[in-house]
Amino acid sequence: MPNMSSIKAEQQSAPMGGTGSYQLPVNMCTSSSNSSNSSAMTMTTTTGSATPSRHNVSVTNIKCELEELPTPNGNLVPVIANYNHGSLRIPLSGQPHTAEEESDSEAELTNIENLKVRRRAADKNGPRPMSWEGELSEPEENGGSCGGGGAELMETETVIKSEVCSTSTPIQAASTTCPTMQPIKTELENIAGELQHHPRSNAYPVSSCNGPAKLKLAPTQSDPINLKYEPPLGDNNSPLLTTRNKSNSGGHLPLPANPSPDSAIHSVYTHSSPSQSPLTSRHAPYTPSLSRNNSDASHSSCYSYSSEFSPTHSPIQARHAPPAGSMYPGSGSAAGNGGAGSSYGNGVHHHGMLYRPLKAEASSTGGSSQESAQNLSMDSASSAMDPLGSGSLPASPAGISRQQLINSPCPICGDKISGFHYGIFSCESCKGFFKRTVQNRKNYVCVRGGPCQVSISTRKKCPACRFEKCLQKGMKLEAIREDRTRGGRSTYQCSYTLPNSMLSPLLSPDQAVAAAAVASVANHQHQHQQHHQHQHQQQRLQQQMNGFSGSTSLPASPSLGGASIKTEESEAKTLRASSIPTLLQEIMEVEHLWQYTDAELARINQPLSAFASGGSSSSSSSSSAASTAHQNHQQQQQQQQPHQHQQQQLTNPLLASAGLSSNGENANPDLIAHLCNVADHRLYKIVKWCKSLPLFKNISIDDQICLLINSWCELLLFSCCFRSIDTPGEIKMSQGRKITLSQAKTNGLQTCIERMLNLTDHLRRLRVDRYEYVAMKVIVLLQSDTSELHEAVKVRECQEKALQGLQAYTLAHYPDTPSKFGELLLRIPDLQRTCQLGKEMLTIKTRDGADFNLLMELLRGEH
DNA sequence: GTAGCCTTGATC
DNA sequence: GATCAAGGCTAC
Repeated sequence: MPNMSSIKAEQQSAPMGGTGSYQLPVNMCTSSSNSSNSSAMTMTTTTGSATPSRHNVSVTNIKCELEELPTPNGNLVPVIANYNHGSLRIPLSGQPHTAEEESDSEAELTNIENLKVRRRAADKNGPRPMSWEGELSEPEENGGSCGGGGAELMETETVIKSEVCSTSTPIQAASTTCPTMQPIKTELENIAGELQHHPRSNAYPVSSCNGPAKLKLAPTQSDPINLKYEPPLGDNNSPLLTTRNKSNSGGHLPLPANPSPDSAIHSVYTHSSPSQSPLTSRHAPYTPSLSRNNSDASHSSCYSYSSEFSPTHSPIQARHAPPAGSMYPGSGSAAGNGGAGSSYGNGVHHHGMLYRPLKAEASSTGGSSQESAQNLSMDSASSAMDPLGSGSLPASPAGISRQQLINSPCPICGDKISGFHYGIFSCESCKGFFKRTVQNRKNYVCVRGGPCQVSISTRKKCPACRFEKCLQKGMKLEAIREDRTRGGRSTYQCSYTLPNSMLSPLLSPDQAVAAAAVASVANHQHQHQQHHQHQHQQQRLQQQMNGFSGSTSLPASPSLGGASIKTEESEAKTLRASSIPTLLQEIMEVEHLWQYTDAELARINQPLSAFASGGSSSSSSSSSAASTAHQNHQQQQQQQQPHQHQQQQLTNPLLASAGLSSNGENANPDLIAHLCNVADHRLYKIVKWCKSLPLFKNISIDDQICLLINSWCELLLFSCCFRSIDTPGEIKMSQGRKITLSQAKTNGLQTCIERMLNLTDHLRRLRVDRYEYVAMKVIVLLQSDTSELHEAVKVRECQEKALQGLQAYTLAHYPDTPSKFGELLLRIPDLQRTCQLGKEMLTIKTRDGADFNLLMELLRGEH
């Protein structure tokens, strides 16, 4: 590694954390020298708890000055009057940062780098929609034509790291100069790139073969994702598996088609396929490499600049994606999410449902008022091409002809519509504006800080608000072509919303109102139907994979199913008009991204079923030799591993908190790796969730990374605790599995489970509802030691908004418990302490078999 | 930077 | 060949 020495030197000279500050790079450096070096890991873990001063974790960046304000019912309510200039810091158990630990960092880095390189080399033919560096275009991956290959990958990584280090701010430098920080840093840059909805995966033109040059043009923070990559079909294409197989098991985990572990983002988009989330699927059922930024909102509120840290986060469309169905046989139906999500490639549903003319809808519903459908989905390539026009699409929504639509004003500026551009009918100028903004990575900021009027006469005045409106009205970032290919029909999966501003002039007020309702009902029904279809498909698939029938049906998890997601979405919309702060509504609307859909659960848990059912049933859908070898390896390892160790792993609260766990009796050691992988997926889900958060999107990429690293565990555990509110004395995992305190005692997890139960008790006592829950998650996410942040003020402001939103909500909805807001905040320190325990436990328990994945990196980074 | 017009090319 | 939604060009 050419830059290793310099990195090391920088690391040694970098600030080392200071007191009481969670210093990411330092933490990373404290990790053990080698993933297989259990003693080192133990040491760091043990020492970690020895000196609490080291790991003071910022509970909140804000200073909460309480004042009393009158509530509507006359009560005086303590409220946070001032969030600024203070930091409530709760000392947590931490560990010292010793020189000995640092001495191992280079070795660990080398190990990690080797792992990464091996993984990439192994993944050359695997799915890499997004790489760690995210810079590799398809030609680069192909290697042959562009002279790529492992060496180039390594070189690429080096270049990127070099840039990262050289461009870091002092604070950032601390995080980038630590060698062991690099992998996670790089990954998280990708994550953050995802978070930023970066519009481009490659420096364009991607079709060229100037790999290295392009890589240099596209730093890690800008182009983390390779959108053009289209993974091969059907194979076990998980680089992680590849790595694990090589380094650990020597066989294949019976995981489903798996995302690249060196691509958190990929995981997000495969296991959390857009098709499986209402909002995302709104745009794309599943189009590999296209739908990264489908739910993006603008970062246009950022300062205006042409940035590699694109605010637009255009997924710059990679064209000609293969049918999703071929990728994930079961993913296409996307149970009940967003309508457009399913069946891409299998034609299960189409316009007839989501895109039907309102007259048809009316006839089906029998209500004349229900003659419109606001949400128009185009979920096939052809349909995306032909909105409202002749051909495959329905003639029109609500019986509105294409000509009518074109004659209506542009929903963005009111100018004359020239056609269907980037997902909506818009004028030529807005089309061009959107294209320029995305392609040129403009990052506009509204000087007024608010939504400016966008009209023909004013549209030039505030590009930030204009762009925001473009997105708001439904323009799709993914419609911007990554490779700038001209001509042809677009293949991005477009499901767009016909704005009210367009519907209204064309429909009577009643119709316009009914349109939304009908669309909602139609979507709901449709998604419900899809949900069942998908469940059936998944069940069948799982039976096939497991080689037996029965008892493989998916868990009826109301909190995880697609139908419930839709319900949640509808619920959020219904409540929008109520007193729920807008911010909370927006947060709630992306909450579904946090949750697993049935499809995701089926994919992720399928290996669990396989594990639990023993080697004979652990084969994947294919009866390949690899699977057989893997089974043998499983059985072999089963005999080698202590049962107790397995049990402890299986019930690890951190894994449990990921909402995914297993307490199967026949688990084998590979299950641990699988669970870690599963936890990875959960982390990827968090990334997906984060990126759609209204507040988080406006934070710089480095700060996003920092915040994520700082809060991932808290988010997981908090989610788990909230999930367990209705089961006193038990911590609820996925699929209805639970851990009681007594069970935890047998596993040595008593302390952590006890704390979780305690926290859950508080949540129950406080009757924390879902809005409070999601708000608290955001608050937890947005808290970090200010010294780590580049734009601490901005982060603090974002947190303030979340706090204010939560406060306003609790005041409005629970006026009789005015202290609720404060009490909710007081749970955060508990949460953080619990997390510290969970991390330590997981680190200890996985040190022997710890494989290289995001979870392990995160853990290493903190221990 | 904007926006109108042109070219391109996949799809029907 | 028609359509049309992409990107490109260029005058402003």
